[in-house]
Amino acid sequence: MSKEKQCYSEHPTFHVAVDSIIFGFDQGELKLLIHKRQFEPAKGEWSLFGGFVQKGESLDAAANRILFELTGLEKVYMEELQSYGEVGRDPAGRVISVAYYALIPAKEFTEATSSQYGATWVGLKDLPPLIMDHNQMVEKGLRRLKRRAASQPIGFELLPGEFTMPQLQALYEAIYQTELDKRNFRKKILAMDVLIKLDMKDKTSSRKGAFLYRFDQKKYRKLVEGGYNFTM
Amino acid sequence: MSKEKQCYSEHPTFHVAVDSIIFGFDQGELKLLIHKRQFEPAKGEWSLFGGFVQKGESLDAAANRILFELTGLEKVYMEELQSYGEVGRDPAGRVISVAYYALIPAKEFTEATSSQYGATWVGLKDLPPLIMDHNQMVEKGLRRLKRRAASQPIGFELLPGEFTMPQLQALYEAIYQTELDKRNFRKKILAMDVLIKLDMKDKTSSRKGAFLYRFDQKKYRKLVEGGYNFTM
DNA sequence: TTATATAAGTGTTATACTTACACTTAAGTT
DNA sequence: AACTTAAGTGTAAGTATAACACTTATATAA
Repeated sequence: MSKEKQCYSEHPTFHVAVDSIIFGFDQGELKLLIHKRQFEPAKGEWSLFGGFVQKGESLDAAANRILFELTGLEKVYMEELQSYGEVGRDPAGRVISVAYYALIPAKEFTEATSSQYGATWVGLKDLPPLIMDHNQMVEKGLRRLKRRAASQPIGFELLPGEFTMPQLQALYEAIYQTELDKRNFRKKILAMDVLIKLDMKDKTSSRKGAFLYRFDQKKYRKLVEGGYNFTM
Repeated sequence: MSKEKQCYSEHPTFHVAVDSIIFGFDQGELKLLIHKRQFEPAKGEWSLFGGFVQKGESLDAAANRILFELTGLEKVYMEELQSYGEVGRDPAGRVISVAYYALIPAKEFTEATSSQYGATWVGLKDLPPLIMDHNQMVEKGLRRLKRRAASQPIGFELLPGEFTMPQLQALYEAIYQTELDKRNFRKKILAMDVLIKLDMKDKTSSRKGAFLYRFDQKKYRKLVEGGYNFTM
């Protein structure tokens, strides 16, 4: 670090934090994972999962570490969303925060683990006021999710490995906040040719049962790379 | 700042910089504004325009200030692109950099001012190696530009206030790196209903001259807000 | 003044995609 | 055996996209 001093020491330094907007999908609803803040200021208020970047740790690494520490979740789909650098955004001092957004199948984070970690899934409609600019971050994350869903079959990240057509459709309906025609939906999804139909049925939501699908990792990857548009 | 100390002082702090990817469009080519770095390390090597965030200055403010100081440009279309936080990205010390991307009509930054500020426009094809991860940033900026151009009529930011159809088409061809059919292009652009046709011609590039257009700010804004898709 | 060269400007048709729409099927429950 | 519930299926009309070639205006050169 001696070089650093030599070259840049006349410039100020800042606390840098990461905050994660964690989306999940369960019971036909798009949800957000939040918790009650565990340190001052604003201890006990609703907050995204966040923490400070440490020495020798990249931003991505910090985001992953913090997610793991606070929720036990690993290998989650995560990407940077945007930085928040307004001077007065944290009343307790100057903190520059890098927001990440993450998608997980809600079932991976059950009631049990939730209570252990003091975290809760909240429906996006019932979102309470969050600390500082966190509501703003969620808005931005949601916009990104919508856009991503339109340009990649990203919704898959939010579902368990096996899912039914009605579930997938409900997910897209939750993301776009609109109703879709099931015939057209199936047609379009199947035309993408990234689904593998299994010969098992999920009977939890109907007597008839709905066929389960898995999705074809290879074809999915090709599709995404080849640039691709999925408007509903 | 006493509160800051009280609450967060156990956490490390970092130098935070901003770097701007400045796109311009001139002579039918998409260009990038770069300069030779004016401080150590890597002084004299090609670099994006960047600098350190100061105390009491937001990230956006820093990006604008630095752009102004280094180029004299103000009121430029600018938005955050992404943060770069790898530990070893700057050989001289830990610096977290927030990349911005900016669009300006290349003519606003003439040869004269260029030399004054030691800046040059470089065609994207002829981009030299830039310091650190700056080439990576440019790649990312270019991808964003392409995406933006598809979801907003963003190209206008890169043209002077008045422009011809052939110019506009050349811009889109440069962004997408493809050729477009001029009849279909006109049809689509005009169907957007955001252009005002002037009864003046630009004769710099043909004997016949091409009609100039301006674009209708109000209608443009509505279009963008209403969510919108412009694939070519 | 007439011919020539150059880029600007203009419409139509075929095809692909998108949207709208209603009945049948499977299987558990009464 | 009849009933209930959600899953599953196809077609036709409308809209958007893509392909394609000739005419027009005007400066310059003969």
